[in-house]
Amino acid sequence: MNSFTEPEDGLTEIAFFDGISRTHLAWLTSVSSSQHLRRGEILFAKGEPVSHMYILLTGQMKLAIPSERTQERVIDFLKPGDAFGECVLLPGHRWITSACALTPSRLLSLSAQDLGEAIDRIPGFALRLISNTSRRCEGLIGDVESASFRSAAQRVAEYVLRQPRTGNQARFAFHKRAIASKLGLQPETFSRSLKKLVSDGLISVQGSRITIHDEDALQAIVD
Amino acid sequence: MNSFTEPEDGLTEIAFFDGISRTHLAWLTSVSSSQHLRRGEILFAKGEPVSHMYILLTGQMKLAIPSERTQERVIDFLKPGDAFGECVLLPGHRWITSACALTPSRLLSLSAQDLGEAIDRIPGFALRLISNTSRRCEGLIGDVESASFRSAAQRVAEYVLRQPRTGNQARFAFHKRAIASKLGLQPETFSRSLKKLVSDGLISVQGSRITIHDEDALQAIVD
DNA sequence: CGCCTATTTGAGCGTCGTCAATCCAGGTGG
DNA sequence: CCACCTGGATTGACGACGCTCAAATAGGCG
Repeated sequence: MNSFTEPEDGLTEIAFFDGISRTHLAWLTSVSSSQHLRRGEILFAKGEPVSHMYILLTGQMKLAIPSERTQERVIDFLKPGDAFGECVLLPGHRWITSACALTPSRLLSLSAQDLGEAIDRIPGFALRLISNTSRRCEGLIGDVESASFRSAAQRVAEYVLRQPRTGNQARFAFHKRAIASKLGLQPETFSRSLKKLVSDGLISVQGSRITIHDEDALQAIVD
Repeated sequence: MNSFTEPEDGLTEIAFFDGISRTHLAWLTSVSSSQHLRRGEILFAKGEPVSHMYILLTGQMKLAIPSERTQERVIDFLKPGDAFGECVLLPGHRWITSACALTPSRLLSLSAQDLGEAIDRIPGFALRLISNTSRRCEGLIGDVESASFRSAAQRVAEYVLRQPRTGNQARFAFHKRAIASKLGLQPETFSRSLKKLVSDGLISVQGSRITIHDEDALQAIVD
């Protein structure tokens, strides 16, 4: 189900493929397949066997650990260029997270065998993949660090500071419930922490819009 | 400072190098360097520039995030065959953890350039490295999952169950303080949780020795 | 415009962290 | 080989931060 109209369709704009020749991209799209997900659609669920790895081309997704008893725990938000599922290399492995599209998404999927070939044939592919996975690892370590050393309000302040800004305006790109989960907080705690930052005059919030009034004080809170 | 007496000295016993030809191992040892660490010695500290990646050959090490205010947070214990520091590939990167030898240790170090060459020349090297990093990622996700969903006693029970056993005997391979930190607990909380498992008759503990009396009940506690 | 879900707000509680003192073990030296 | 000694482990008391449950409000999508 290779649905690309042109072999390297769209791939050149993705950071992950930057610097890889059109020839190699053409080969890659010829062996891999592309899939579309609707908003809310599940790509895989925790516990299922891992058959492919994926590279997100367009859209937003989340990796999360579901729970019957309580809220799911969001592990990461994915953006175009993010690769995930390298664990396809570990034989007989099963997913330890679920993956779900937050917006309509398009992604490229590679079987373990295709992945092996890609690593052999495409110069720089292995390097990019290792860099990608290394970065995810460091992100997780950062999450563990925050969870270990910072209070709820500190984590929220940290998150706000990390958001892309235009002037002193930023926004929450995801539901607050999901952001709270990523920060290891309950929605109520997230809401109250945000409120504290507002009442201290550091930011103001209207829906998903944030105005940052005192970046230095916000930074000072974090550490 | 290449201190190997034979080119591939000792490497063949390490899982990471299993299946890699002696020729390639010889090449690897010719470009890489080997270092020894004494017990307690620091390999690198958080914040320092990353110049090499490492593969632990013998000994035990820990990766941890230090903190002035409170106890350090142990991120992972390392055993022979574990590779770490792939982030050497990310330009201008600095360590986000510290690395410290828990026992006398020997390790192999590779510069970013050597790493790139190793990936190009040695079939399977990239695959092993990706697998290694992927596994570390999954371990971190497991830690986040435990921290999110399980109580202190559940985390301790889970840890006990994971330890290698001979009969119904297991042991703590590290200081309880360090294990507590890995589980995201204070030493006091770890001690009290352990005590609860003992007083419930599931295990008994003498120093670092554990006797498991009821594995099923222990497993039932975890989830 | 109306329903359905997300978010906010409130009240109360429990788990775990903090501080401090005591206990114990393992390593060291006499 | 034994006693000392130092750092790790345990125990106790207490408090706070964040979670849970419940209800009200706001917001977004059809």
